[in-house]
Amino acid sequence: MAYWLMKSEPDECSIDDLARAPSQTVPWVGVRNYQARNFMRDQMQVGDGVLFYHSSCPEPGIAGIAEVTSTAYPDATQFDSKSPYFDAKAMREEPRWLHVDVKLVRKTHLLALAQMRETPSLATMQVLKRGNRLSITPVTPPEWRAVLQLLEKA
DNA sequence: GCCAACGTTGGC
DNA sequence: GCCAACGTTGGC
Repeated sequence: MAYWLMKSEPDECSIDDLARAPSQTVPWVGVRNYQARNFMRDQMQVGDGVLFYHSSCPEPGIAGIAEVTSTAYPDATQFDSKSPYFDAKAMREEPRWLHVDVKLVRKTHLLALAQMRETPSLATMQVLKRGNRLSITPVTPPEWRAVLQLLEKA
């Protein structure tokens, strides 16, 4: 069982959008970065824990807990010329982009990025590293426990 | 809107 | 295979 932090822009899909989705599950489409794709393809397992993070918004931070509910499968948006995620170079016989499904476990209060930065037990988190732009990053068990503890506290 | 950081592209 | 140019991310 592994843990991940996954960024989503609330304008695209917020924690509330996830809560309203059928089965409170969304296909995590649109990842167009090889490192992030490889995490989904090579490492993610059903049942893995997910910190659902709001990015590119007024209040960035962790907005809820989710879980992985599928292994990786081809991202249909890469073949859809009308989609913003369309990739002209993607081949049907050999899909370039994959994704997993993610299901809400529970919405939490927002653990703000600013607060995360002030918390020593979270200092090792990749998402806090300078210059980090990866939309999916691994979370260690101690980091996961520290985040859950913070979420319970407030 | 700015800009630092970093990934990708493409010429050579 | 190098590396400059360019595009994107994402916090501020």
